[in-house]
Amino acid sequence: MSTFVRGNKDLIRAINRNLILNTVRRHGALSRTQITEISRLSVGAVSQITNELLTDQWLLQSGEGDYTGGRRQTLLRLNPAAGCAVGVKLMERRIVCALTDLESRVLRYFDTPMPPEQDPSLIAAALADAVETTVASSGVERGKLLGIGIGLAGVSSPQTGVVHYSPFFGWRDVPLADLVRVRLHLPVYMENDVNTLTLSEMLFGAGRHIDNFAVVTIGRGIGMGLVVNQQLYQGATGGMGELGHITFDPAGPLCTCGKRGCLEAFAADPAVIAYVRHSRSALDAPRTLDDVIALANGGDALARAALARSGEILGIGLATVVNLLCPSLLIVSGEGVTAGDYRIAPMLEALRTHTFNGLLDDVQVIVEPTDDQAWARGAASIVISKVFESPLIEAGATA
Amino acid sequence: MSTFVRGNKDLIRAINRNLILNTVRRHGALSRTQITEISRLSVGAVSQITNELLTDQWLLQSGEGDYTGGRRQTLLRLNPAAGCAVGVKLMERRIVCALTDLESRVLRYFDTPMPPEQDPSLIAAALADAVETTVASSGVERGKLLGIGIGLAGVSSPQTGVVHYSPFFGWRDVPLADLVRVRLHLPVYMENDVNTLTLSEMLFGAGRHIDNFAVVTIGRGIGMGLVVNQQLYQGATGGMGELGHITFDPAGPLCTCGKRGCLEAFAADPAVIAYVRHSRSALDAPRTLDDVIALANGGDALARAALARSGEILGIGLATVVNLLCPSLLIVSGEGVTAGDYRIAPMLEALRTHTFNGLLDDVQVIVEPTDDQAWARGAASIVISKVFESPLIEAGATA
DNA sequence: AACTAACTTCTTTCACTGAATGAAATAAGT
DNA sequence: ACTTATTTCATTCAGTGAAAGAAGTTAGTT
Repeated sequence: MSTFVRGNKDLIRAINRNLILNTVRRHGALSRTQITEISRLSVGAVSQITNELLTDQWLLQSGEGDYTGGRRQTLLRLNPAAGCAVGVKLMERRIVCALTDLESRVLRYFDTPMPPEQDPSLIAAALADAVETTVASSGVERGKLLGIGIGLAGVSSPQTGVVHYSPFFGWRDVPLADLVRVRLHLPVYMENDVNTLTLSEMLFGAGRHIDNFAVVTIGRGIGMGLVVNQQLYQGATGGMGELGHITFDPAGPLCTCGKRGCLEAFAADPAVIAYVRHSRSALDAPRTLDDVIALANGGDALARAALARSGEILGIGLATVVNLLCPSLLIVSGEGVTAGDYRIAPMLEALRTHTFNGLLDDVQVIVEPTDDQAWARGAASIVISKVFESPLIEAGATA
Repeated sequence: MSTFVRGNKDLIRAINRNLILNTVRRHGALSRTQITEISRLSVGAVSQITNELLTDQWLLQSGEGDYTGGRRQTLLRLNPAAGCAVGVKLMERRIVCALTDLESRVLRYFDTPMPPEQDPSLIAAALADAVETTVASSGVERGKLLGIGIGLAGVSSPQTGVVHYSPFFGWRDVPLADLVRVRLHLPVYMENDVNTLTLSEMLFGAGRHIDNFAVVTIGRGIGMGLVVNQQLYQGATGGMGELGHITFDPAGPLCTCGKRGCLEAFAADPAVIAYVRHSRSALDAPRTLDDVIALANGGDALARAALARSGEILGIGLATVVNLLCPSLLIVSGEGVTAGDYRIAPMLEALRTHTFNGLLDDVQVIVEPTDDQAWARGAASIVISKVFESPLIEAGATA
């Protein structure tokens, strides 16, 4: 139930401050005159607000413009150091933190193991410690920290900050955001891990300035993130994007989730590895996807077939996404896309074959691998995105 | 590329006018004091704006409130006759028009056949004529007409008003909205037909006040409409919701779209009918879905099996929607849901079976049939929704 | 029964605030 | 002298909230 916004002077100011901030963020260094033209605000308003933003250190002077016949323009740009955020990727046995500035540049990266622990408050404490260590060792003022973003696998609600289900820790309805917040006294945002990556693409990656796009991750599982009207789609309760668990064949093998014939059970990395292992002696059986790729590169027909079949089925899954949602951009990412042409070429081929009637013509497809740092950076960008979010959108933080 | 909004006094006024209008629309008859409480606006602002809306005839006085110890409240309510809209469902051989008031009540319904014509400008002319006839015969002032909404099958772009592909007329990139607009001199909005129904559900049906939901229509084809954050999702180019053309079995039969194994080729009404016809003499072979249902009711095992199989596959399609998008509500509609328990029960069963891990717990499922009037009413509600839309959202009309 | 005073609540009025606006003034260069 | 960038400033107007005004009921009095 979205609440309506009430209009008053404060709102106007907030809108225009935000407008100028975003204008500068988008276009880089701009003069006040250029801001006036782009934002369509009056010169007076731009003058007053930019000077306010300069005193608040949100903007910086950055040299002068070219000579165009009169007084030179004073160029203004965003101060990336005006604030920072820590993004956390929480995994089964590791906590990965990334401290970024406003432009999402990683200033400090911190990767620490975690004891095999399941108790929510102990994990929250470990997480808060990792964040404090990251900040302390970075040299950045603690006061500049705008908030924390946490990304973790499973189903969680960003609105309430509750983890409804975590496959790693076996949690049910754990208020993780609250547990961390009371330790750090900062706004804490939480997201599905795929969504953090999606946000990162939306803000700083290929999805910049694109209204509607989808991110599909391939690895141990298959996930999906969705951007709709420049906003991250979060489903009703945060549970969404279970692309890996759509039914591919109702008569197929049992999946880890208990259902039969999930896409994941056919086409995710473990399925590919298992497929090759079955017909091999225990000695030279592949243990990781990289092993399979090595075999395929070495000419192994079975490994090539396994990768090709996985690719084809993934392509059908991607086609389902395109048919249902028709995004302008489809980003395929995750550890699994390193598998090279043996997997990716059949995937793109199947995507084309199974997409409805010319729908793909307007869809750009990008394949790119990721690493842990990208995920953590994405988690940090949740916080950054809130900072630049229009005041018209209700803030959904646990602040 | 969404443009940012600039804040000024006009915007404030527009926001608050809209806020009050929507407050009254939601809550029914309200006094100024009550509006003040709900909208959190100051008494002064409410007084001024409501009086402005009264002079503009957008609001009406509607009696007095109960005695609460002092002066009685003057109740205000929305004037449903402040404006009206015509919704058009454009079909292969018929034009169906519905003239509705602001509360989406149908004031006039007009159904007229169309010659087997394909030329865009002739069809646009016929459409404009049908609209004029509808308005003239309704007795409503022409000046009250706020706009036209057109719903038609195929792929069209609401932003530009261009029909990219129409299965009925074989069109490619026809600027239908423009063709109609120059004849009527009114804003013309266009949508996929399923989206018009979705909008109708969002504004006046089961989807009222629900942020995220999906509408799936079953009939000759299988379509889907999506509401995200209280907004209709329109994909990148308007082409979306092709649930009927996701691949169910890559080795399946050829679909009308040219692909193999589409959901539609397995589970839409024509597939059910064909399935039963094959094993019957030409004489008592069913020609419509109703024939099949009659056979099933009469005890025919084959008809029952055909319906059950169709239902099961539909259920898998619905599960795909839930797995990917996790809406709070799923509305199943269209002519095909009249098929009763032989089809619907297996469908719901399959939906449950193929949905990921408790994701369905929070999803409400509603099955309800529709008729042509509902579609046309939905098309009209596009216009109505624009009228009440927040001024913060860029209007995407061909106005 | 008629009238009045007291009281309560709803609605309007009005002085005030502050943000955008745009013209004019000022600054800063060639 | 000229051009362009930026600031200043009087003006406008929407929201704010206190106070005034309007409109009703109740209780007490005549």
